[in-house]
This record gives sequence, structure tokens and C-alpha cells, in this order.
Amino acid sequence: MKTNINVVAERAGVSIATVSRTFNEQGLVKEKTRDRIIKIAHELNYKPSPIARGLSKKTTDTIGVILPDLVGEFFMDIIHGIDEEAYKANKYVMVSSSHSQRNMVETLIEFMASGRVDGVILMVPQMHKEVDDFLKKSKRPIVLINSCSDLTDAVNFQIDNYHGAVTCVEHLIWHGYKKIAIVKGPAENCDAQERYAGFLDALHKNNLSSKSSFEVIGDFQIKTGYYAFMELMSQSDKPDAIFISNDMMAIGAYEAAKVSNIKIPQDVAVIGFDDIYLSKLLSPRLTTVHVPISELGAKAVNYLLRMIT
Amino acid sequence: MKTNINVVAERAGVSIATVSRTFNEQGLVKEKTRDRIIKIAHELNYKPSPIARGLSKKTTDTIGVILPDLVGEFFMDIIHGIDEEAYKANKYVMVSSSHSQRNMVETLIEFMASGRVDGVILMVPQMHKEVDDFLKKSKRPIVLINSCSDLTDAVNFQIDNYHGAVTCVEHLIWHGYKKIAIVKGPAENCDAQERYAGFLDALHKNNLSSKSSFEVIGDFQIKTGYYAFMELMSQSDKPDAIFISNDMMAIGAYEAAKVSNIKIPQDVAVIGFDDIYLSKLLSPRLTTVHVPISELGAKAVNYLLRMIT
DNA sequence: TATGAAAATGAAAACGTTTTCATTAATTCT
DNA sequence: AGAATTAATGAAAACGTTTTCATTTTCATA
Repeated sequence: MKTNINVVAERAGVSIATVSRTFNEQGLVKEKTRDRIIKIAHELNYKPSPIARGLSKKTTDTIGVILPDLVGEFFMDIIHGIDEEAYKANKYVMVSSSHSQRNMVETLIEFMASGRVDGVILMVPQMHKEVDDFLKKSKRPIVLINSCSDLTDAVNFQIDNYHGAVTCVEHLIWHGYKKIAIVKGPAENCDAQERYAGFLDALHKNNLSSKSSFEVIGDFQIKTGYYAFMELMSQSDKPDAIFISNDMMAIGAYEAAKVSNIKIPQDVAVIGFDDIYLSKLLSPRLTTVHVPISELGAKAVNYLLRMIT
Repeated sequence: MKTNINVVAERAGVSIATVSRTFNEQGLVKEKTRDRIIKIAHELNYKPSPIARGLSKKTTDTIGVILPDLVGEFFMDIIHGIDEEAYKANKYVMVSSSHSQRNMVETLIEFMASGRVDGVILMVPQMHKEVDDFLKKSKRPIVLINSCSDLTDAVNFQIDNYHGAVTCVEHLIWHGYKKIAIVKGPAENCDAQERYAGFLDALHKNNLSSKSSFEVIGDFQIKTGYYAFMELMSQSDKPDAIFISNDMMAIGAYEAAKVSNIKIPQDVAVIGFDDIYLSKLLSPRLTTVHVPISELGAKAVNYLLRMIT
């Protein structure tokens, strides 16, 4: 026999409304009956159906997470942070990768409009008109995470790319390096843009200037780090330090250095960004900027939950 | 004005039953009316509410995934494989880490009994009575992934630890190594047990035997790999090859080798297990057993979906 | 001890579907 | 053309809650 609110109510000699109240608002039902209901519910192993509740209350205790991709420790860290906080708050987490730009907004709509989730944590690494429009009119809360800062007013928990980069470069300068090169990230990537901006400003602030032959574009993958390093170090006028926009590319650079017998940091200093787990395994240990990734997820959840209630 | 099945039905001059049928079974409604309904639904931007549908059909197009942890590329690969397949099948994915043994079964129950998900992909790294009981009586389908093989008859998509280990060891033997040591995984971990069994059998099959001083227990983390390596290589009778039960510990071993100035593979050969991304970055490149992790997730989804329908 | 306010409960509508059963419309067969 | 099938539709119940509004109980106060 299926055990729904009716059988509990009947068994307790009370209406279903009272049972419902027992499981929702507190103080609304007399202590004595309340206890009786709880006890009976427990005996019958009754738990209110979240689906039915969802239909009635328009809330599912679930938050959606849409990330551009589901590969690598960066995203795993985010999910981990989210899961941890969601668990504490007794919420459930529905994840999805965007699969494609086109699909991202569809997933978003499906999550939100359908009422599958109470809110969404979304990562939009590059400007996206449709998403921006959606953000504006969405009824349910959305929190961005490490997303393009030129997206509409939605709250955005971000890595502080700019200051991280500034710190990096100033660290190099402070150590006496003057000919500082950069391996940039993909042009359209917002993180990359901000890191580049930080790089430039740090140079200017210290009366140094960048030159175009010291600026190479990469794509955040190991391979381009390799080639970028080769390119920079094959010039007649070599940099004495390289700011590499993320650790993955730095790994490639290390390989390139090894292959071409260039010593780090004697011949050229290298500094990375992200502090990924892998970077701890390079030798000499890569200097890098730590990014509190899983905290980003945790913060996003907390903020989102506050918006929901 | 909220656009539900009623307004579509009214606008189409038809009963809600017909609208419902249009969105579910095909062939049941006349082509002409069907087209009209689809068109109107599209105009009104109507999509059947999955929540209401869930209440009525007891199905949510969602699958649950419960993993012991949400850290590191291993689990991310699994989630990735799952997400990819689920996406193709238009299903949604709810993830959760177990947080604790105790909690695993609670999450499981919450997922299943509540009707939040249509089925679950579950990873149970070590024998767990309660979960076993639950598996037996669960009404909704459960697929295990890389779980203890002594769990009840539930389908279990697994890494072939045993044969992987056998292959590893025979590879070493084939290369002429005779004094083969092992760094085992945690005693209660099933993967570890199977790898150990493969190790032993491969030795016996080749008329070699293991000796206790060549067997060290680790915990699958980098650090114990370090210490295990040190321990093995500090004996007077040193092994000439080491089978390390997973790549993480192999990384630790590499560090230990570097520190103690032992050459791999000249002084001692090392072989790992898992083929994690990190292992590609070691030099000399770590020999390891490839494990198709994300495929495991994909297979599990496909199987689960077939069970659901 | 009656009176009124506050607290506790109940009846029924609402949430948005699916589905069974009955009914009507279309088609085939003789 | 009329009977017999089959296809298409509709009415209403069911799914399991929450919530509004009305009603009853309780309790303190006069």
C-alpha cells in the first residue's frame, strides 16, 4: 500500500492539511498532534513527495549548474564546492555541460522555465547575447560564476584575474626582471582579457612597456604553451621572464624548456596562473597565482540560496 | 498569463487530453489536429511541465549519480561520460557525493524513493551491507559503476582490474624483471584487492613468487607512494621493478626516486595503473594501464536507460 | 460563566499533467 | 446504404501535495 499524506492523516485521525502543516510551517499545529503525526509518519516511513510538493509550491530544492565543459580539475573543483554547500543546505544539484553555445541557453531555459530547479549557477566564459537577454528577464535567480563581466547585472563570482595578473607581474619586476613577455589566452575569453589587462597595467605602472614580439596568443592548452615558449625564446631579443596566462600552458612551456635545454628560472623566469594541482608537480615548482576555485562554487551556492528564499 | 495545457487546449478548440496525447504517444491524434496543436503550443511557447508530468507518470527524465567523492579527474571523467550520454538521450543528471558512508544510503533513498530520479548510477568502492540490502529491494533500476563485485547481482560496470594488473606484471616479466614488488591500495578497497590478485597470479603463472618485504600498502594518494618507494628501495634486497597500484602513488614514487637519486627505469622499473592525465607529464613517461573511465560512465547511462524503459 | 481573541483544524480548490473509460467520428466491409 | 470496426476525441479521476478560507477549539479575561 502506497503511503501518502492521506493514510498518515487517516491514521492520525486528522485532516491532510494538518499533516502538511506539520511538515512545513512550525508552530501552526498543536504540539501533541504534531508529535503524534511525526510518530505515525515515521512508523509508516512517510516522506512528503518532492514532486507533488514541487507542483504545488513551485520549488524543488534543486539547483542547476551549467558549465561550459565537464572536463578537468577546474570544473570538478567548482562542482565539488557546489555539492558541499548544497549538501549542507539540503539541496540537490543538477549538472549539465553546455555542450554547445546554442545548447547552453536551451538547457538554461529547460532548467528554469520548466521548474526543474529553483535557481541556476551558470558559467559563461564569453559574451553571449541570448544568455544576456535571458538573464534580464528570468524570473528565477541566476548566479554567474567566473563569467564575462560585461554580462548584465547578475551577480558574478569571479576570479580576480586583473589583480592576480598585476601581482604576478609586479612579483617579477620586484625580482629584477625587466623584459617580461606574456603568453595570452584566447582573444575572446574574458579571463584572458582581464589577465592581459593586468599585465599591461602592471608594466606601465612600473615604467616598463610591452612590445608586440613579447606577446604571444595561446588557447589555454598545453600544446600552445609549448609553441609559445619556443617562439618567444627563439628570438634574438629574448625575454628574461614570461607571464603565462594559465598553468596548463605553463606545463607546455616547461616541456619546451626541457627540450630546448633552457633552464628555468636561470635563463628565463616563468610564472603561471590558476595553481592547478598539476602545477605542484613541476620542477622546479611553478610559481603561480592561487585561485580559490571550489570556494567560488560554494559562494555561488550560498548566494543563490539566499536569493531563492 | 501562465500558459498551461488548458490554454493550449482551449485555443486549439480541443480537450486537454488531446493536447497531452499530442505531446506523448504518437499516432493517437489525427494529423491535422496534431499539427494545429503543435503550432499553437509553439506560438504560446508551451512546454509540458516536467514536474506535473512527473507526478502523473512517476518519471522525471532525470538520473541520479552518487559517487564517493567529487574530487579529481577520475570522477570528473565519469561525470563527463555520463553527462554526454544523458544529453544525447535528453535526460538530466543529478549528482551527489556520498559525503559519508552513512549518508550514501540516505541520498540513495532520497533519490529513489522520492521519485526525484528514474534510476541511479552508483559507485560503492567497498562492501556496504545497507546498500546491498537496498539494491535487492529497490523498485527503480540501479547500475553500479566500478563497485565492489561482491555486491548483489546489480549490474556493475567495472574496470578490469584483475587483467589489467596481470598484463602489467607480465609486461615487466617479459622485459626480464624478476624481482617485482607491489605498492598495494587500501586493504578494504575492491579495486586494490583485484589488482593485488592479478599481481599475485601473474607472478605464480610465471613461476615467480612474491615476498612480504616486496609488498607495501598504500592509500592511493601521492604521499604514500613516496614513502612506499622509499621503503622498498631502502632494503638491502631491492626489487628491480615495482607495480604501483595507481598512478597517483606512482607520482609520489617518482618524487621519491628523484630525491634519493634513483634512476627510473635504469635502477628500478615502475609501472602504474589508471592512465590519469597527470601521468603523461612525468618523465620518463610513466608506463601505465589505460582505463576507459568516461566510457564507464557512458555505458552505465545507456544500460540504465534501457532498464528504465 | 459568558465573551472575545487567538490557536488549531478541516474542506476544498489549486498545481499541471496523464490516463481510463466512454463517446463520437471516420472508415471498411458486405 | 447500413452494420461493424477502427480511429479520434472528450470528461473526469488520479497523482500527492500546499494553501486559502471557513470553522471549531482553546484559553485568558472581564
